Amino acid sequence: MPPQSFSRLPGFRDFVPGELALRNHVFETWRRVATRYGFHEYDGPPLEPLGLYVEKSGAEIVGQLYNFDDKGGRRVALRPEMTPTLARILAERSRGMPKPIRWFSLPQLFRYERSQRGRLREHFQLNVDIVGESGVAADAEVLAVAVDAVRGLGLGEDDFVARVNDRRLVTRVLTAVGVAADRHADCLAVIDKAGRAGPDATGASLRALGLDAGAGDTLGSLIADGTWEHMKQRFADVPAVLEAMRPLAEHRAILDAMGLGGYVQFDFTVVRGLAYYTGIVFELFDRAGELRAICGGGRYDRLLELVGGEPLPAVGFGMGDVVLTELLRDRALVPAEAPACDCYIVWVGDEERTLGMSVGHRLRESGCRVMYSLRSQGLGKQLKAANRAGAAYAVIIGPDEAASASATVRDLRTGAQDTRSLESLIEHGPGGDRATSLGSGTGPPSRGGRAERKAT
RNA sequence: GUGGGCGUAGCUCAGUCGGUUAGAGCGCCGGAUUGUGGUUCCGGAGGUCGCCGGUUCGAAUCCGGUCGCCCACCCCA
Repeated sequence: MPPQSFSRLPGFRDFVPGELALRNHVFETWRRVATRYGFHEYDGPPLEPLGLYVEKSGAEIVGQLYNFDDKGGRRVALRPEMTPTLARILAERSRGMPKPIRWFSLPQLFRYERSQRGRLREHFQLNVDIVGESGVAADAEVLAVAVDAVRGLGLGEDDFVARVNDRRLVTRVLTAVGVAADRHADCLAVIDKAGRAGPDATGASLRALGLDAGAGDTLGSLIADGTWEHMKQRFADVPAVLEAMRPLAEHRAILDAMGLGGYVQFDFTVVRGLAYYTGIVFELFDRAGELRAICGGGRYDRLLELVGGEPLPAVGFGMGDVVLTELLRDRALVPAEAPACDCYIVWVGDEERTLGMSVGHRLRESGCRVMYSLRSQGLGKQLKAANRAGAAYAVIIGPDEAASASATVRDLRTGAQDTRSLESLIEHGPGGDRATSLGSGTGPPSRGGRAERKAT
């Protein structure tokens, strides 16, 4: 039998060091931002009882579940989203917790769907939720985290926007234009896909729902021009609608005060697909409109109760790594890979090898990242390897140095070199200041920092 | 799940009215260079042309199937 070859499962990713570095960069930014807002990180199992999703999530999610029966006959599924896990955890333990609960997580999620750009069968998400606070300040706070999580990666107002709406407002508008309550869900679906379907198809869909011409025209014009001002004018004499606009006005005022108003835009067509949202909803998109949603979220005040917990209002979002990473690549915001080595030990002949490894190890014990050649090589080869490893210094040990318990330290950037005692080298580090091993490259990424990676 | 496009070296791709040893650039390895790197020059390795089958004297090239990737629908991170 010839050896069998195994390829990666479709929709799954390998993270070789360069790609893992980018993933870690995103994760670190997410954690830094969420922590800055006072959120605590949690996690749960990647495998959950199938019922947790079947009962609560819609048929959409259930059709995409990775599920199977385990050896104990339990029906289980890989988690397709984090919110049910959060709800399950809190249903059990929220009663004793001070409210509001501010939690975030970076779960890997799984959905069996056909993969395409921005959509895989596995992805990581930043999930941020505030549970136990119904005020609109919590909605604004959560959206601010989402915006800052993206801003922290170097993207700005020109790159992305949060489109915001309120489920309650849409309901009031539908009622105001005369749509029967039992038609609301269908209407939401039409509004949701209006941007993709275009005005003609949308008009046809609305007529197919049996809306009269007046209602259809009003909705059509709101979809075509769903600005805040337009809404105010159109419903100036409908108190029910004006009242329903108040939470969003306050929401916007808070974000303006935070200096994030430029990232927020009212959009009547953002209603979001699934059922559990009850109030303000939002999605983050790239401004160019080339990619799928970066992030989606909103208020879900009923969910915890539905899962058997105490009735607690909640608001949160999920932000996926796949689309966001594509956007970073497009905008050249992927930071150059940091070198893994501070100091490369070079020995002239095999006789100096044990001394070199001894010095190298003592430098490592003081925190310096040290590499050296694992086989016999000429000096030129070793320096070449040092250069490629990104080392700032080469420590050269030959017969002369060995005889005098010293080493030649070469600054690989400037080419300057001097000879000093091994004792001094180990005590002060190759840079002479003991600082070479710490604090390198933690600044924010700069544009154009990607392609130049192989400047060597 | 439905429809369309595309699969040639590690990467980006060229090569098809069917023709004998399948190419380039980059990357990788080695040498020039046995006490001094980045440049340059020279050399080398690496391919069952996604896979299976069919047509043919002959298939990377044509046909069928299959798998994978991409795009659209659907929906969403």
